[in-house]
Amino acid sequence: MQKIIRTDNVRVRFAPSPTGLPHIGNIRTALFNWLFARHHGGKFIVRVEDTDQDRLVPGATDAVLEALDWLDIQWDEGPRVGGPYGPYFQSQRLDIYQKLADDLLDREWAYRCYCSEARLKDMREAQAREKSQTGYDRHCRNLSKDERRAQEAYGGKSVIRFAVPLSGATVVEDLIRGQVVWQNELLDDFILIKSDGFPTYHMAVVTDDHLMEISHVMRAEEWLPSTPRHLQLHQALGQEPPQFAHLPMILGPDRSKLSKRHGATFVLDYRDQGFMQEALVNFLELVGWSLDDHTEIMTPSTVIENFSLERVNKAAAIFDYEKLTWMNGMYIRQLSEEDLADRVLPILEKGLPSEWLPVDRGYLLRIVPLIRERIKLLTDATDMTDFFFQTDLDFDPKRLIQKGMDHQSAMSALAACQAELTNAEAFEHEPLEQALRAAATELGLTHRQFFGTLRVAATGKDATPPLFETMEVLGRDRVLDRIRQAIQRLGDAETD
RNA sequence: GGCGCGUUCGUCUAGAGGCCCAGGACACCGCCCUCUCAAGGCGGAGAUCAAGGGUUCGAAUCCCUUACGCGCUACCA
Repeated sequence: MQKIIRTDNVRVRFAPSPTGLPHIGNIRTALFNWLFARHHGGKFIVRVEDTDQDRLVPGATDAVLEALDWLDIQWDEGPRVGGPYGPYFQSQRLDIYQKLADDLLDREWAYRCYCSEARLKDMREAQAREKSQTGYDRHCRNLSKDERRAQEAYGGKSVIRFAVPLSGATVVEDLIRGQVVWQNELLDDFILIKSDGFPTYHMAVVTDDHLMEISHVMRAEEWLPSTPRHLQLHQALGQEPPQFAHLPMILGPDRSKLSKRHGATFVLDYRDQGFMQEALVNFLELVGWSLDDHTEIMTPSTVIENFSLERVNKAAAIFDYEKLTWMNGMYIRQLSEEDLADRVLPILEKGLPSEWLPVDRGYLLRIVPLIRERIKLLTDATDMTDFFFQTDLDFDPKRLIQKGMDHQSAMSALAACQAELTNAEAFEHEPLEQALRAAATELGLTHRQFFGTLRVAATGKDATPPLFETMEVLGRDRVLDRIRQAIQRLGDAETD
């Protein structure tokens, strides 16, 4: 029987743990939760799961929020914005977990465990050696009253473990995967409260999902195996569990879980690399979900309107950097000149040598249409436009001599250009092109050769935006100056 | 080892019994356009739908088995 998806009072959450920088997988999970909330007119909540004091990374929470900000994924409750279900940092809710755990202790749904780490380690090694079932052996679950008293009197460290039912089965109706069943005898007595007084993920997540009235838990598939624990805990606490949906994982090119070792995995790195926020979001929406059989470029509102868990895939997906790059190019081409200029300006200011700065926005505005369909990453703009800002070109004069030409013909070509450009009435690309085409024919050079020489002289490069538009933007003085210098250098090269 | 999930072109995917000897996109190749580089247009190659058994008049779609991949198996999340 297919479970009906709740659509009223939708409250979903993104629950990052600040133990590292936010990566692609985390953010895709956040995105899907956000889309689901927006589609159903519900709330999207951010809750920081900072229960692991040893692995806390300073600044990680800020990085997560910054990534969400960058991608324009707004949260309705959580850090910075607050909300009626706070606090939204689990480290500030310790008393809540402790109280619930004590309650479980009283009702014998939980027990104190005094096992040392050494004992647990030995136990695990023995289990591995004997290839028997892994998991806690319930040593402390079976302690007598006296033994327990003795342990308490001794005053050593202890943890609180959940007493999992020894028989029966736990069933989840996953909204994406369907029914999944686990035999309870295979679950072990997991820890609720660690010896430092902090809850484990399981304790905290179950408590807060209930207290914050989370309606759907949407998380990566790696959490599926811990779902029966959560269901059991909800039941022990007398709570109605939320609905679950386990999202397919995002894998690296080697098909293993995406991680640092796959290189660019941190979301903010993509911003630095020149990806547009809109493109990354669009791309991520398409890993694990599709609108139909052909639509790929979609506005956020289109996706929100059409998002549904029924169209979420079950199979894990490999992160395709090439396709993301293509999509980024598509987005760049859709940008207005103003918008592109605004996005490229800070990149140039950062990437160009300081002596060529500052970049004049008006000048940039004239350059931008020439590069718009030639860059895939915003950062490509630096290499593509540097000659517009460069004060002195630097190139091997031999490159002025195009294929099939010799020193003399290159010299004549440059002289002809010099004459034409000096005499041109309007320094605009159309008349320039006409005049120069004629000049090429007169010299008996192909356009490829003639314009090739001029291109190197005017830009120092072999591949540039269209030559005539480029020269128009550079302006007569600068182009003539560069040609003069090219002639000079070509002459010097001969005498060498 | 145990448990769980998954399996359609290299990659992202469409497909919910006949519309599919499988459609779209990225990447790749060719042609066109062309002053270079792109963009764009057109075309091509690329999947015996993991394999094998069923069910059915008919299966990528339903069932079973196997294989492979991945995840979990911490006082990490």
